[in-house]
Amino acid sequence: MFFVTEPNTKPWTMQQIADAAGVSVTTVSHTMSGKRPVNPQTALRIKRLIDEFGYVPDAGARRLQSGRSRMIGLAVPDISNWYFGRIARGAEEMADELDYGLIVCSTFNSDPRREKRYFNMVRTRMIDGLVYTAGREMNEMNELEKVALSSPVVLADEGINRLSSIPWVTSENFEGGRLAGAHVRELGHTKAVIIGGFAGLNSTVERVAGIREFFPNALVLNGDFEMQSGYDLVGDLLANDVRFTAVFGGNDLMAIGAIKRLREAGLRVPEDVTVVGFDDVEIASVITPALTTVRQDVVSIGRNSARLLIEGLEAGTFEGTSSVILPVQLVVRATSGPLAPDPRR
Amino acid sequence: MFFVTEPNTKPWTMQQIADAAGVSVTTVSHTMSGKRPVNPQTALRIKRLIDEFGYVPDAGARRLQSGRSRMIGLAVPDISNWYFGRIARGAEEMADELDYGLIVCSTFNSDPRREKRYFNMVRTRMIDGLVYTAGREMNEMNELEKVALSSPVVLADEGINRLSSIPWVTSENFEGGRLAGAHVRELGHTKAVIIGGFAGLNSTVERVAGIREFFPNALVLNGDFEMQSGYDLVGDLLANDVRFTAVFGGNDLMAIGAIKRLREAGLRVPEDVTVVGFDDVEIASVITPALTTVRQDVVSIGRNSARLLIEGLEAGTFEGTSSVILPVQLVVRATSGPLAPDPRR
DNA sequence: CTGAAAGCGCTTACAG
DNA sequence: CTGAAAGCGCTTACAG
Repeated sequence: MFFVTEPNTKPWTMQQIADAAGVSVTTVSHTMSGKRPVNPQTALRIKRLIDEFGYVPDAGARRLQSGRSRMIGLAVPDISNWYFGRIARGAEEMADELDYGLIVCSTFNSDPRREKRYFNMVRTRMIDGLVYTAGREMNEMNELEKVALSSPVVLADEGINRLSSIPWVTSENFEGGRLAGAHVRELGHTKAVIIGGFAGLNSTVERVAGIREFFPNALVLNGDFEMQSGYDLVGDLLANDVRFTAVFGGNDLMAIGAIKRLREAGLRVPEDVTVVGFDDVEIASVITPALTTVRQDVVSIGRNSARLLIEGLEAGTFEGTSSVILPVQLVVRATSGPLAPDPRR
Repeated sequence: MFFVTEPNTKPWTMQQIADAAGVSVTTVSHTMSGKRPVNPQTALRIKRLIDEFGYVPDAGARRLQSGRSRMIGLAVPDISNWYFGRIARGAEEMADELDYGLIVCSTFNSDPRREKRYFNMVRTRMIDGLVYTAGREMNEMNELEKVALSSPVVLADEGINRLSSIPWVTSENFEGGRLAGAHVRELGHTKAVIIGGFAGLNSTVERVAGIREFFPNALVLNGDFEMQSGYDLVGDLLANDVRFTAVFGGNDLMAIGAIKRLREAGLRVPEDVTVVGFDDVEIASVITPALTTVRQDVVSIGRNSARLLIEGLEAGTFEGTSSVILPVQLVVRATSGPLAPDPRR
């Protein structure tokens, strides 16, 4: 039987191991850490007992002494979201490689109560530092600033201008916008609309700016990165008789939602309307027609964020740590093309 | 400036608050916990200082005394996977509602080193209990059994027969298979193939058994729940001239991969081949044709797992805790239909 | 090569 | 209404 019948099994303590081995806790401690020579015979005996008992030192007590938990945190708006899942994956990989544990926490789109809880994990020294990923916007960051004063914090995905001394990791969003814009412009389009992500995010602002290098007057509507918002925003455009032959999605999901809505309106993609996404999610190459998009390496954002954080942690400072901007890549597939003649137009 | 310039800021201690307030730590402690009356004047003064200093009690020290961290863990094979992301989301919601913190950890498909790390988080009392989600199979579970002996563990998504005393939460997988099987059988199909998930998982076994109630001789191939494996397995079937008019996917992704491969072979869905998935992911209703599938409430699996765990934790035992089996639902869309006449057949 | 003891930052009987 | 002190389970100077 399991926990059912032995609910209050106390874990073994180092003292108990010491008693069983007939030595002091000092010697047990040093046997485990290897920080001081121990008689091989004694060491062997102790190790055997540790194995036999299944003894594991208490993490809290250990931390109380060393001041380090070798755990870092990752705060994301919603862990069930594909995008943040990829970031988490990358951060975990890197943390693992550097022998740190990673604790992932959802802020449920920046719910202040939740955020506070995670910030407190740093404050209470449960974790040594935090990778923070913004949800809707990066303005009301007073709490984060406070935490960053005394503890290492790295921003993943979104930089904050005001907090320029906090290292951050992001993709070349502006360049991504430019690539998409140039591509669509070359195809001969002149009337484009942008259905972007949250307006408060730097990434959104930058992507829009990049696109507008080629479509200076492009209408910008903001959604929430979900498929439904792409669908709805295109619906609004159509309902208002806005003329356009190209749509830039804030991400792939919004682009896919847009395609769905366009089709329902009897418009063909790409013959009548060109659609371009951002991210290059797995499904982008599977849908028909396959989605033209700007690929960013989201896992790498996670990896680099964790790396910067842990490096700063070990160095004791972010002095000399520089932020990371990751390259993006245009992936031309089938949702973009030159305008085809349409009898109805 | 931030962490850059003040790397070694020590956090405030309760003693410092006590000194500043001219009281003992005892009084500060009781002011915070409310476990003993404190002079209102004094209490106010202390609270002000706590606010002013931004004091937060050390989590490790606290735990050392109380024996409780009010943190639970969730071990999943891969957090970047949609499915486990949903489970994590649900578990986090519930933990939050019950005032617990949730720590999510990827085992990277049951990498023993990683698993050990997370099991140790329970052993070292960093977390009070663990929700465990299996990756490929549920057989080599010796480590998990050991942990479950002394600490509360709940299995999400997969039960283990041998470990029947560990509570688990899962969907009605057998019933889901039956629903899908009955539906396709009613459409008049007689030759079906099953491209299932990992063979070592109970969920896979049960779904297959359900389908086979209606297609007793259906061929079963096993994949890994990824789109590519659905694509590849259908490729194998076609290359071997296996005759079938219906495909059951181990999940939606495999079904979508299957559809892609069928199309490339010139087969129409559903006119030539009916395809049914499992899960009902968001994209299922967006692809063309929209996917017929069995919907399961994955977030609910996460919610219930966390609930069972925390209830057991507070009760000090799983005595009387019963496992949870969540209902599923057939969602008929456009990838399933009666066989259409085909000149080539 | 080894141990007694101080101390990390809290909580909580015990005493007043 | 309040405080001195023991103790949670470790690590690490200090002493031998």
